[in-house]
Amino acid sequence: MAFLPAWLSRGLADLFPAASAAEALADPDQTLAARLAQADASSRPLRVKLGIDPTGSDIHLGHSILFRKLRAFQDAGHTAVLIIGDFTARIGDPTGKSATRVQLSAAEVEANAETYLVQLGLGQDPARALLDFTTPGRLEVRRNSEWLAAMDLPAVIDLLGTSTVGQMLAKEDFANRYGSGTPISLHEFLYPLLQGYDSVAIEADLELGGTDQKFNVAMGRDLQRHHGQRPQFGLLLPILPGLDGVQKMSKSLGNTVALSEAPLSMYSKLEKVPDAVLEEYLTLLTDLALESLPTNPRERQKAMALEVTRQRHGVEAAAAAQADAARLVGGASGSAAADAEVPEASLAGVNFPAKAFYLLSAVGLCASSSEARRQILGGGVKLDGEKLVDPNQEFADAAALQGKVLQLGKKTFRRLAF
RNA sequence: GGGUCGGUGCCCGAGUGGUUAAUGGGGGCGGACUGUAAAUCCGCUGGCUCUGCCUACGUUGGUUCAAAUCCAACCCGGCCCA
Repeated sequence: MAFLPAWLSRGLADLFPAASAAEALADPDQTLAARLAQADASSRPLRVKLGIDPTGSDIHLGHSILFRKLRAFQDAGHTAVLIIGDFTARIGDPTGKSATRVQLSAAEVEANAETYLVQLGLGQDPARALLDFTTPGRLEVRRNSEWLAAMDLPAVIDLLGTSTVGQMLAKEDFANRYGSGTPISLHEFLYPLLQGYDSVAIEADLELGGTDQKFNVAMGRDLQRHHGQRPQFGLLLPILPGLDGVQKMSKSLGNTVALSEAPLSMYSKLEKVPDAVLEEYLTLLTDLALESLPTNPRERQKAMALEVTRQRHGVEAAAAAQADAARLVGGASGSAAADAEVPEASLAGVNFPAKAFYLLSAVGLCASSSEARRQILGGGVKLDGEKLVDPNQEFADAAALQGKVLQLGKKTFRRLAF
């Protein structure tokens, strides 16, 4: 891998076929470095595949590391082929799943796909876009229903014939589920095959994925060979740990930072990632030169948070977020909070006279009024910096509350507005 | 299709007729502490403008003064057999 440029090798978890230097001399075609040189020489950019299943509505930082790498390929002159798995999303990728995924409707999938593209930068300020949507020849967006929806049964049978039950069960997720007696639906076996077939359909030279995609990416190689194509390279990136520092970043685990998240929220989540994962965040989410950063872990956290926020929101908003975060978490007195950029909560839906616990839930700070009651009793609620002690405290009308800052815990603030 | 075991609160998992939102753990939230955190300690962890009232133990119905606990059917799943 010493041949590879830094933009490519930064954060790499796996590359295959990973030929050794000796093999590289024997068959240069087997190394990505050689392939890159070839592409340059012949002015034929590589087709770099990245598939996404539009199963949710938010793209978070965990996904973004793949898009960042894809962008790096674009910037180096290659063609990003972004595959929207509108067809496969309806099966659900079994990877990493302990249970069969719910199947989505075509309409839901399409709606998700649209929001994904917008979050990736379609029609947005190019300076903050994750992908290059504007330079000609750098991006191809394809939906895999283009070729998958048209498959007839003989084609499906041919596809199924390229793999075996044994191979499928060798896949870790399937093996675990089978071993533990968790059900596996037959259609889930189709998923890796269909994803692999995508590589055939677009004639991919290289596929990007998380390390959990190794099986599926390798399947693409098999199928390409089966169809007489030159097999793609597989380039895998680590799975970004979530804010808990342990499990992977995933919306269902609630440990994510969304790309679309407001600057303050983004910054304050990131500035306290566990020390154990800080270096990974720096490597995977930024292009900062690690050795030139301060060594103090707290300072490194802040630098990382600031940079990631800057990428999405620009220099000024990031700096403001940093300042606000310092005020809110540090002092957290009423007046300090008043200076900072605090999200507003509307009192319009509140019926007065309002008791304190009801107010918390009506304004959306707590999920339920019962929870609000508990939070107040637990001493976690402040109004303009003063602790509320009585959940039954009554507020006669909106005028008594307007403009005040309601605080839950250390990090959740709402300015009450009408 | 047959046999058998099982489906409990966010998750795992006790509980097998009787005061009680239902032991315990995890996770989550809040408090103290700290470099924000982590670790540790403490509190909370169904809903409702709530000194009380509602829902809750796969679904529906039944037995009983009384059921998560007994019975029936159905739905879903594991294992074994076909």
